[in-house]
Amino acid sequence: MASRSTNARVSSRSTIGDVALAAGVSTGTVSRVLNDRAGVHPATREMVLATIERLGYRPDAVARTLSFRQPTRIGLNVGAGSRRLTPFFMLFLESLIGELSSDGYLLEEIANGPDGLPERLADAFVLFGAHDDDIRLSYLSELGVPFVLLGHAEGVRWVMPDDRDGGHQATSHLLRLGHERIVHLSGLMHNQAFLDRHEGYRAAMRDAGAPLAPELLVDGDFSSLGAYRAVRRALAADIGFSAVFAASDEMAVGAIAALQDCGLKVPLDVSVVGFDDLPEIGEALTTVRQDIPRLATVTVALLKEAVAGKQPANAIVPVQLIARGTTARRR
Amino acid sequence: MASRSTNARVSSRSTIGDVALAAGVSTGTVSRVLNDRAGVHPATREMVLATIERLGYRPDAVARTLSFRQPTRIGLNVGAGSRRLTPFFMLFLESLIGELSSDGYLLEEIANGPDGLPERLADAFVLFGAHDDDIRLSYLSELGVPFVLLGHAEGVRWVMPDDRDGGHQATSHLLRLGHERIVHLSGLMHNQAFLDRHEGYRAAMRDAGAPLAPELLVDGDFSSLGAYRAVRRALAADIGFSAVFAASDEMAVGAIAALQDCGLKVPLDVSVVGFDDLPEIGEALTTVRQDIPRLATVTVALLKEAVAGKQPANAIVPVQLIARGTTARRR
DNA sequence: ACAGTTCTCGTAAGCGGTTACAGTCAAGTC
DNA sequence: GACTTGACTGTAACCGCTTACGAGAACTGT
Repeated sequence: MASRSTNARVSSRSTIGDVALAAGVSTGTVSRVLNDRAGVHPATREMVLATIERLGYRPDAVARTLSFRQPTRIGLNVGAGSRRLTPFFMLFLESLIGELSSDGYLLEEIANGPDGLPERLADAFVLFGAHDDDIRLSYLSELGVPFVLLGHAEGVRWVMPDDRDGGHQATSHLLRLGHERIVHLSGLMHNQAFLDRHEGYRAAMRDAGAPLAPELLVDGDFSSLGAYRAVRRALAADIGFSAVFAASDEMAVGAIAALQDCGLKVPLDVSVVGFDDLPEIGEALTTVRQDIPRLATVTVALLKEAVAGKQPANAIVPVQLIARGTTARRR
Repeated sequence: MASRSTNARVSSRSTIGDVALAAGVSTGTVSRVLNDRAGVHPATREMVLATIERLGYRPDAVARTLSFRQPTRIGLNVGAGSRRLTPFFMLFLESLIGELSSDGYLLEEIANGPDGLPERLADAFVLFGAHDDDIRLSYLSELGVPFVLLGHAEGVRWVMPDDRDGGHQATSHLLRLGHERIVHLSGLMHNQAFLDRHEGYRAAMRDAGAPLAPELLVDGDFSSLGAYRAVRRALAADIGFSAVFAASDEMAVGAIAALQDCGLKVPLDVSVVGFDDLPEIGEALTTVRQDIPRLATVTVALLKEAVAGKQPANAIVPVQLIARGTTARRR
């Protein structure tokens, strides 16, 4: 039936007018209950809600956006080099979209122009993968376009997970289990988040009087393959370690594979902890969980402040170690 | 200056009215030149265009969308399991966004509900990662919501790259170079694209009378790490091969690393060809290039047809082997 | 010079919402 | 009982843009 209807009467959704008509009230009233505005009789509100439910009405985000006087089109702009962060990034994006659209905001993806700047302007921006002297930061500031940075930079609004504390928690956990020679698996240190995780590791090691030997700092190239090769190399070089703190879940996966391929049992022989708590990694990995929904919520909150013209403020979202099956007391 | 202006006069872009005023014409006329409608004097058109340029005016996509009678909000819905495709996926997305927004369409990302169905409806959909009996397909068909599938399924509108031919091209290239025992590195065969690439490999091998030995089919788990381990295992098992056709660039990277770690030179000892031609992989890999911009263009074209209620049509976008530095004549 | 065409362009009514404003009506006050 | 008051709700303008409609200007041919 539906498949042969070629004359496009596609998705003619009901409008606010239909609801008003069906409920016997005005569009203004419907709009008021939709937006939880005061000044609607409880009984009327109830009735309108029932009608909305009955008609399966969903407000049109586009029309709503146009009506709102506040700027509500927020642009999403991803830095050039940050495609490596994708698993985490995609998850964050999902949360962000949910958060924004339930507030009537519209998220538009805005690509980078050839000059590194966003190629189109929105009313506000969420920026990813920016470093301190990123042109985008100064550009948007000049223009007075409000934005929030996922990450960290001077003098702008930013939100970031507590990477340093995460590194500290992960390392402390291993230390508490009796490990002393703990490998830190990371990548080239261009990324602030990974620098912070590293810093947390150092602090925890220092506090516990554990060795901060340079051979324990292993370059895993941010990838599972890089981590795998690095760990095998470390094993071959016999640097001696009983635990690994990988700065990402992917690297943890590589590390575990390498250990197993070399005949070592995880966590019997070597403990491994990751970072991010990506759902697709599997349920067994001890890791540091990022509170992605919270990250999104906070981002949106700061965004609203930015749009409202409030003073810049920042937020650090806590992370939490989840102890699972890849860590054990040192034998 | 800009940073202290707390009273939000942010991004008060000029409107069509401003342009009309400045140009001394009506908004209707401005709109007409904007949309290349007939019936405006060449001189006037010129003048309006100049004014637009001078004012830096950009039409508001939201307002435009609202005005258009045609449904133009297209939803983007990603299947549950397809996060593994991300590098390719992200690139495609970029092209798609460009293509759509230059046409005044609005792309909104729509997450999967808990039941696997899109949790919100748009006027039309682009679907990813669907298999033949995907609920989303029947669901949207029932509702009469037009959609285009990136991939392949019966009785719906779809567009896909010519994976089979790509597999054939890659394998033929290696065969022409004198290779006979060619490993095919892929993943578990749940994904149609990878099945097709495999099929192309088989066909080319068969046509050339080359051996289709089962040990040449190696499971690389779709990942660089998986490929690395698989190739090392194959090497250790001494199955004998002089070339590898990896069904993705990432697996090719893993394969190359494994070969090098085992003391083999690429392409001197073993040739490797990948698939996708991802820009971040590096410039040296012989690979099968996906024409991503074209894929996006075609997707949008089919989408328009779908919205217009035309009969379902499909498209297969050609791929092309790019011979670079990782393949050489067999010694 | 004049009626009939053809161009060009301004006017105004939407698109689907929001909201300032004003109006209605029952309850409260004295 | 007349007057306030305050809670509800309807009306209409507006967000920025498109487009059907109609009016005037410019051409055409005779």
